Amino acid sequence: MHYTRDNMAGLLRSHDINPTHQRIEIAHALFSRQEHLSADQVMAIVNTRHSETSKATVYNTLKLFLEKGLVREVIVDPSKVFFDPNTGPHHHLYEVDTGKLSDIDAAHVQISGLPPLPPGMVTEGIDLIVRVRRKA
Amino acid sequence: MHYTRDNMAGLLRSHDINPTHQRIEIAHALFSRQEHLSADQVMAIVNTRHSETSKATVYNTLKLFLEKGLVREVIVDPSKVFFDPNTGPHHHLYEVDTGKLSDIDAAHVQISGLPPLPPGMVTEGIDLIVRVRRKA
DNA sequence: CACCAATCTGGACTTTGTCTAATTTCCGGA
DNA sequence: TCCGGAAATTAGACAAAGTCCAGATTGGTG
Ligand SMILES: [Mn+2]
Ligand SMILES: [Mn+2]
Ligand SMILES: [Zn+2]
Ligand SMILES: [Zn+2]
Repeated sequence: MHYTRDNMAGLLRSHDINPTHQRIEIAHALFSRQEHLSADQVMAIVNTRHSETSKATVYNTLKLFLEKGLVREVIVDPSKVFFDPNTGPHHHLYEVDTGKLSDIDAAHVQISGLPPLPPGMVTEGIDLIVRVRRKA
Repeated sequence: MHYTRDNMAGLLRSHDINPTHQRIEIAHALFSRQEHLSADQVMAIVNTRHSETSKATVYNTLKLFLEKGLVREVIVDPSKVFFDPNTGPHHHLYEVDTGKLSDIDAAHVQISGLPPLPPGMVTEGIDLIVRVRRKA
């Protein structure tokens, strides 16, 4: 699957998001790379050629994408949030030295024996993060 | 098990940490409560009666405790790190609305089917976070 | 007491993220 | 085409978490 700028408009519309120029650029940054990006990285990518998207818009847009379920948030690094264009069920492998973050398909992973939830609560998600480090 | 200030000195020594007044207070804040505390919360607790520990010392000390394996870091909230006096194997339940964080004993939880690690890497830890929300 | 190393401190600084009031863009109706 | 208003974008001020550093304090040893 190729993610072109032209595709983006449809993708945004299908998630009930009005496709503006900035939103298309931000979606394109995420989906064409299929990588985990921080707001800062999105900002840098979108403004490489010439500055055209403000910091406020980058943050607003990423939050909008999140609310609309177009992207997912990954919290592994205490200093910044990563945004993940992959919303399918998957887990993460985090290389603590380098900060590199990669996906682990949830299909083959099984988690069992979790205690029952407190009453009146529903699971919003289960995050599994494997933290790895280069062998000493 | 009761965690008194007097106990703390021994606990610190057993982790190769020179027990100073500030370090004892900070350890006591964490261990007497057995709760997940942010740096800010530790700061507030330690300085309730009268200000006696600086922000720099709180951060330095928590980092030292972390390095020495006396506490563990829990990253669930993008805005702040929590410090966990429980270093035994366990997972976390996070109530996203309230920010309440509680432990899930790892004894009965089983995680299987994880892919092999990239060569030359070792697992530093596996964090499992169950994010829950009050039912709509 | 004098010395030295370890520790602690205030406060400046950085980074990530939020907020707001003003401007720009977009679109539908006259 | 022109107009009015809603939606979106913007610059920049602001806030909060965390880092850093140079100087002061502490506590033990000779
Ligand atoms: Mn462009
Ligand atoms: Mn005290
Ligand atoms: Zn991912
Ligand atoms: Zn815990």
